[in-house]
Amino acid sequence: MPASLTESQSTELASAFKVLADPIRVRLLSLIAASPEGEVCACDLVDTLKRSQPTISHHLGVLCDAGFLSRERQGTWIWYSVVPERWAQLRVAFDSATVVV
Amino acid sequence: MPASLTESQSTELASAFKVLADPIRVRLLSLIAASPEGEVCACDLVDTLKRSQPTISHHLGVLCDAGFLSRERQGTWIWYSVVPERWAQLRVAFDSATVVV
DNA sequence: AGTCGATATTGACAGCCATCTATAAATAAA
DNA sequence: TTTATTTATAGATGGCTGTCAATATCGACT
Repeated sequence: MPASLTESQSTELASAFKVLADPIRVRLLSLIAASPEGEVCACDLVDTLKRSQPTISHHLGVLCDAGFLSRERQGTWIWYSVVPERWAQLRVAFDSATVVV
Repeated sequence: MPASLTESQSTELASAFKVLADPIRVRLLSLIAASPEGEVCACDLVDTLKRSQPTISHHLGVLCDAGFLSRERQGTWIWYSVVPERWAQLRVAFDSATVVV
């Protein structure tokens, strides 16, 4: 029986969920996580997700700001990869909020 | 290395996150999950969360519609409790979307 | 410098949502 | 039936956000 979350803890957790509360962003994450090299070039994502380039760039920015993705520039291209530590952190928070014994 | 989510899978998962993307709803869930009896009367939640009664009722309705909570009427009062199966289901989807091996 | 391709930013707009007040519905008791 | 209490619904409003077109920025190459 865990203790209930405080107000600030709830706000923080809800903010993380907010980032994931968009189909495009979920798809972006799963595409990057499932890629063989573990990282994906932004240009490929635009074609796959059928959204304009600014929209994809916006969503990638949201995911980066929230710490779920990291970007690395290689010449003209930018490669995105997931940040496992961030996921582990969210998972812990997720469990502490919801697990019922 | 999991396969990437389909469009409909992403939409479904994002919808679940959307439900959890509000501080009040997260707090409601953790309060109910952390209660000794495993269920909580709606009237108590209004006082704790400092929102109007209709607002709390709205959030409880959203959580019930999404399958995260169930409600049981006992006379005048309504008791809410969490639905563990729904959490297990979300956890599986969560992992399949994000786990990086 | 000039050009080209990739990505980010800006500005605008439409739709969604959390919140409130006011009111209704449901239940119990007198 | 009337009254009181608990919960749900309706309607309105302000703020947030996903999306796009247009433009800017950045890096590579000639």
